[in-house]
Amino acid sequence: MTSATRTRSDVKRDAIIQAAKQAFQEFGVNGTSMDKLAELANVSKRTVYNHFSAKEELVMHLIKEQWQSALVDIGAPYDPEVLLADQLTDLIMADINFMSGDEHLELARVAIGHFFYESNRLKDEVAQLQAQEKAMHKWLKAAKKDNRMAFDDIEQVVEEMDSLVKGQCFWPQLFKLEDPLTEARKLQIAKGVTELILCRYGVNT
Amino acid sequence: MTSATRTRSDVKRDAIIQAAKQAFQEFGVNGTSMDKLAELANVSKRTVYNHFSAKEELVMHLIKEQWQSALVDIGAPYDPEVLLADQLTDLIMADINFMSGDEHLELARVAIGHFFYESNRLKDEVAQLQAQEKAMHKWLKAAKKDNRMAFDDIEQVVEEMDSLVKGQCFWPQLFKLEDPLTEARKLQIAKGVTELILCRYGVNT
DNA sequence: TGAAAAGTAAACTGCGCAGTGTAAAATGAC
DNA sequence: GTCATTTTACACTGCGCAGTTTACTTTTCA
Repeated sequence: MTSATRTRSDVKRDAIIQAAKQAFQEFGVNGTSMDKLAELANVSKRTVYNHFSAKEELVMHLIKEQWQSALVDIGAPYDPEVLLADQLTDLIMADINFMSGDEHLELARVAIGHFFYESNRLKDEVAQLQAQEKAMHKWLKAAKKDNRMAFDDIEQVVEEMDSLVKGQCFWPQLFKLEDPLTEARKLQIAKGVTELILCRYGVNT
Repeated sequence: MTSATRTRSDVKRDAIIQAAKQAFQEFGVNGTSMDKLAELANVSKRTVYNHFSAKEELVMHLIKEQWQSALVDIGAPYDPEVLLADQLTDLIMADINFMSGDEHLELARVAIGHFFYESNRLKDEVAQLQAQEKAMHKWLKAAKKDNRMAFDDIEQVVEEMDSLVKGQCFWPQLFKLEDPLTEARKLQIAKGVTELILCRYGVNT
């Protein structure tokens, strides 16, 4: 029974949050009036304001809250015993799954849409979304130390991989320019990126 | 004297367009009221409406007009006599200069910001901005025919290059997350992409 | 069961903004 | 100089929306 939100207050609150998540990412914050939102949540407008004193507070709550659920532990650490290509493909797959996951896309849609013309605030939000790169960093360093990869500038390598993944899995999805990625397509992209990166920075054994 | 816009009407019209370009890309379409716009253009609001019957018409005019000036002829065709890497770097440099050019960035900022939550209309706009890929296509085909490159899926190669360039030169600029690119930085990126791509798809001579 | 807490409907305030109407003034062509 | 075109200032309409108020109902829980 832990999952049952007990009080009526909590039920209403969740309904508001759910409706806001859905509406903000579909119509944008500006495109969603508080009246419309209340109706979508099957809740009176006053109740919305009882839970969130202003629209902006609701927006910020959504963004902050979603980070908690969006952040995922990414892939295993470097393992000298396993084929380099397989490890890297796994890491990239984890990255792709995170980037193109519904949670992450919806959050990104709300945050980017809301802060589009406020680059300072956007910068902060984006910084958090890039926390995932840390895992890649660590793995690359370990692989280099193990003499299985060679590169001068680790930042460049990370940025190249990130560009490849985002360009094929994130931006087109963010703007709904392409259909959602199938698992097969994700794997295909992950393998493509792996080959590109290892071909350039991998050390022949 | 061909450059002098003669009639007063034309002068005013240009002032409106200039102000709109500037304001829309900085504050967004929604963030720019017609009163504010008129003031920025040093023109009465009524004059704005004499030239453009509605705000949306002004927006669309801006977007359409800017395409004319934004579209650039890209790089030279494939030349079997010239070092492959140099040719490719030149092509990519042209792409980078286009992508990160002020004209293109400002247009993209207006269009993407305006159509953020209307994926269908956004799709049309983006399609036009990708016309530049054609040159790359042609060049790759020619290089393959000349047996200096080898790949199965040309679309994949184009997409990978496009992702690499956009990820480092377009998206960070669009959102003003990074300082404008210096010429040296552009060249560095172009060389990085060239090496990555030729390492993977280039044929050893 | 009864009082406190939370929710509801609906009308209301105040503001910003898109777009209009109008009468007077500036401009330019002849 | 005169007449047509364009610009200007400014008041005004109408709408949508954020946020509030009020009078009333439902739920919770002690």
